[in-house]
Amino acid sequence: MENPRELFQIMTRRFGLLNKYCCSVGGCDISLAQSHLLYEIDRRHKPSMQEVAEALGTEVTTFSRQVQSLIQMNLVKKTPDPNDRRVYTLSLTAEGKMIAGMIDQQMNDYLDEVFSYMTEFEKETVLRSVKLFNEAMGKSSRCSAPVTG
Amino acid sequence: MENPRELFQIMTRRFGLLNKYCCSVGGCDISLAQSHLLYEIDRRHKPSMQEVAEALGTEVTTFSRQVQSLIQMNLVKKTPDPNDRRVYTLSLTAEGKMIAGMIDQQMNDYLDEVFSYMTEFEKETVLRSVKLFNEAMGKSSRCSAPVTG
DNA sequence: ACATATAATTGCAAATTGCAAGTTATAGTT
DNA sequence: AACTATAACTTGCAATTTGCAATTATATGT
Repeated sequence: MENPRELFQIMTRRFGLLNKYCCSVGGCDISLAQSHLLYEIDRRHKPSMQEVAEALGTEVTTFSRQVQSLIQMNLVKKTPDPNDRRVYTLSLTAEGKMIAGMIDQQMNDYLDEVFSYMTEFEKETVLRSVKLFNEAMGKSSRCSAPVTG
Repeated sequence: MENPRELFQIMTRRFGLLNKYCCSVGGCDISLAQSHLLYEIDRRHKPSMQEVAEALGTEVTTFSRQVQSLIQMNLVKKTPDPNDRRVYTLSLTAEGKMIAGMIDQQMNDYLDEVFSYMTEFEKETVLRSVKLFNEAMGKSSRCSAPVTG
């Protein structure tokens, strides 16, 4: 377990499984992809379709259909952009916000439990580390997909 | 960006995109799922199908077919377990090992680049943090899928 | 006005998945 | 030894998801 990639790979997978698990929370059952979609729309301000698709690393064409199904489920709203009518901006409905909030809550509850196995100092160190790492990734040239954060 | 989940979510997504990107490395083109499969078989000792499927959070039935295609590509080998003939143990072929190795190399190269934006001390802190976090996740009851590490 | 570029959608074929049922092998019971 | 239950893995089939090429509608530049 000296290999840096190994460390991140394991963490990432576990976290991914948790995300999957949190999809069936509070009576609602959505797919992992849908959960990511809700998350990403939630944290941006009226993003365009392309913006979100790119952030998620999804083909726009696939994304378009994913959005359609979330609209049908009444979790997402699509509004034509008055400045450029080719563009649609996305936002969550009240119900969508609720679901996204519940998932977020559940995830943080889980993280809290994980942190309970550490000292407060360790927890702070871990959080600062992740933040630092995210910033460094942002500076790197290789990772083309623009994940703002 | 105070939200712990947010920090991990962003990191995880970026890392996931990188993984995806590293699939088309060295002339070989495999899917993300296949890459995960190679990775997981590589780091275990002659695992059974179930063991790997479970670690990856994939249905065995889906997994079975994924393995089949990797066998066809001559990257994976499936051997009947002499002790229990219901079981098949998985391993990588020479070619599979090579591909897995190249992906791993590429990932670590990328991580090196990311770490180049930090001091040596910060890098060590980050790596220790991830390790610590993985251990804590391992202790936690909630994450049912057994990702050994 | 015209050509070009951009944001999003659609059609269609191919790949991926999930469930139920099937196969083969082990384990436990009488 | 015959009988039942369970476990590991596979297969059939229907449904969902995807990727590519083509299409629509709007915007921009000359």
